[in-house]
Amino acid sequence: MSNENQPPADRKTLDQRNAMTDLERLRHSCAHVMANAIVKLWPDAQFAAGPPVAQGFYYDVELEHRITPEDFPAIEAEMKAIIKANQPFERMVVTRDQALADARRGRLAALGDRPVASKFKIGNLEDIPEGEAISYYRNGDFIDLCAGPHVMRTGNIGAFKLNSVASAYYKGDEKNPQVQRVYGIAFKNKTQLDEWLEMQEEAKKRDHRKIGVEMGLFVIDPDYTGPGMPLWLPNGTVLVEELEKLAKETEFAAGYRRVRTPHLAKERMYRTSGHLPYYAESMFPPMEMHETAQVPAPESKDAPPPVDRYYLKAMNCPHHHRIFAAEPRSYRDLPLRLAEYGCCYRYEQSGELFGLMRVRSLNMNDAHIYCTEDQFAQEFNAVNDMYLKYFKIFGIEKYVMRFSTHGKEGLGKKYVNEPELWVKTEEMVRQVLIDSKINYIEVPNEAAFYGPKIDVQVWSVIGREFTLATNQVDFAVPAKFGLTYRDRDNTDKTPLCIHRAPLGTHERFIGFLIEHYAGNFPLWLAPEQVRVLPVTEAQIDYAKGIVDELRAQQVRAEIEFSNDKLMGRIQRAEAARVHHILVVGGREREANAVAVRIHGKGQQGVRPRSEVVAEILESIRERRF
RNA sequence: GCCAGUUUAGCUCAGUGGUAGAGCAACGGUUUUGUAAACCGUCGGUCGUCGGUUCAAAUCCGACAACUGGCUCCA
Repeated sequence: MSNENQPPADRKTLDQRNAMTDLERLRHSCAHVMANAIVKLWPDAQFAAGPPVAQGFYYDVELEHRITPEDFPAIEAEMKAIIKANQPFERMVVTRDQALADARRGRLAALGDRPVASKFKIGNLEDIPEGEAISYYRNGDFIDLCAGPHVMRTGNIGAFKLNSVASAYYKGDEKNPQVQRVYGIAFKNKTQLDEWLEMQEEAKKRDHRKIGVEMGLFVIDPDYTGPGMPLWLPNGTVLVEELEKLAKETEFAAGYRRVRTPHLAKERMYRTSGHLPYYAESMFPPMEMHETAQVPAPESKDAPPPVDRYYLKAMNCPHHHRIFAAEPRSYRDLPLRLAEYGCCYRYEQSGELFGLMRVRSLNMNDAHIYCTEDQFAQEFNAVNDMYLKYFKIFGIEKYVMRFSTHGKEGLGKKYVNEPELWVKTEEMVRQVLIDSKINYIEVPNEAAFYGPKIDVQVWSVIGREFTLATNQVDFAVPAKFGLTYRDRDNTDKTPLCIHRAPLGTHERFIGFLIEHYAGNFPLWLAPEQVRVLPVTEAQIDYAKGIVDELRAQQVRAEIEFSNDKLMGRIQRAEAARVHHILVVGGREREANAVAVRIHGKGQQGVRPRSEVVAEILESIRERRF
């Protein structure tokens, strides 16, 4: 989820605040106006934090009354009155003691003194470091603890709209009380607001869940298959298989070997890897096999019966480690690159599930590269190049590589206790990122437990941020599995392991691609690449000939001749997002030609059949955008 | 998992206590079609599930489930 949507757990510095854009100031001011309106309607409202965010602003409020969208018109009416009054935003610097006294009188984020203290504001005050100025902002009778900055007057807020209400934890901590988070959007003028609303409507049309239904890509069948476990329909399976084909070709060229591993493994696997018991709650509960269990010497009559526990795999790495361990390895074997489109199962919390983007069964574009320290930089670099190659193919321009490093305080708890290895591998990764001039940000204390990682963040059209792919260094788990190779000096050494999944999972990647392309896939990905429409019955044979020719070259081509008029069939083909629509009537048949229409681009004119076929094949082969 | 909202035909949706509706899709027929929807007809629903209130429940109440918006989490 977007960092910008997080409550300010890490307080913004004053410098960061001063760097707020004009629009952020306006939205922050609008949040004050909204709080002002809410407290006017419900005087017992307690406010927590009200920052601007990427998609507007929010204010967290604790209130007996449950705010619903039905309340929005009343709140908006109050807000409009405040904006119309054009009150100045007045900054006042106060001492900590005075601020505390005012908060205890319920005066903060309020219109006057109240019988109950402004409790969240007392909490916020505690977060302000000694020596930093404490300021209020006042408009009319409304005074709020706030570092600002704001617009000059409430009248500067040109146009706004409340969008939704959700719940959130105070300061984002699950242990804190829940508050109601009221979201709104604001702009300088109504035109911009209208444009934004229109864009939201556009974004809704691109939603992968909607397009998934329209195009027959996948279904989720909670009652039979289970929530979060998509069934890929034939059209969606085309996408899956085209991606796998791309991955297999790319990985073959990069020297990977393919492996296949079962979906289940014994408990011992995940005890050894360290995933159990730490990640047990993210895994499906185990299957217990009594029949196969080895019978230990009975300690007592009451001893529980022996049992083998099998888990559905939540990750492929331990399996690949066992493949590494299956044969003695020499330094000459390294780097060893094992790749698999592995199917994993994770028991995500029910509230986390989201279309294809967050699921419980997932197919990962996984691979593990076992290498020496000397080989690391080159291997890591090659992986990054692979990412960039893919982004180019898919036209992914907006992305950020999130480089997560360890935090010292987590050593031995959240992270394996290898302080020197952490520093060393992090430096290696950092150097690769700098050398390859990749757009990256460094985030401390977010690493995996076994090493630093890079997550590729992308944004869906609706503005949601997703981790699309991941690339991790692992200097811990190979040792847990006792993986070694025989080095030049005839000693056994533990390899480093790079986990990488440039295409992420099919589920999330395809979910993303659907929204990225709005369902209008490039020819090589399109579930139906060509549809041939004979104008009358007299051209059916000619049309069939074209379809046969294309299908012989693995092109997904269909013929359609039904009772519908040509207009109707074109409409249907366009609605189905068929990439090439070839209309063939008497004239085309006569000239051995086709009338080309490309989805979304309209008519392309009548062209020789052989030319069009050659062009189609070339576009597919080159995976043109 | 938490807070809130939603759930009516395959899809999109109407239906505020009194006999379940429309468009599209599907199916049958008529039409032989020239670049984003020809015409007629037919089929299709235990109104998410279970329970309650009522003479009577899609409609009111409760529980559960799923989905959605957020939060928390995300190897």
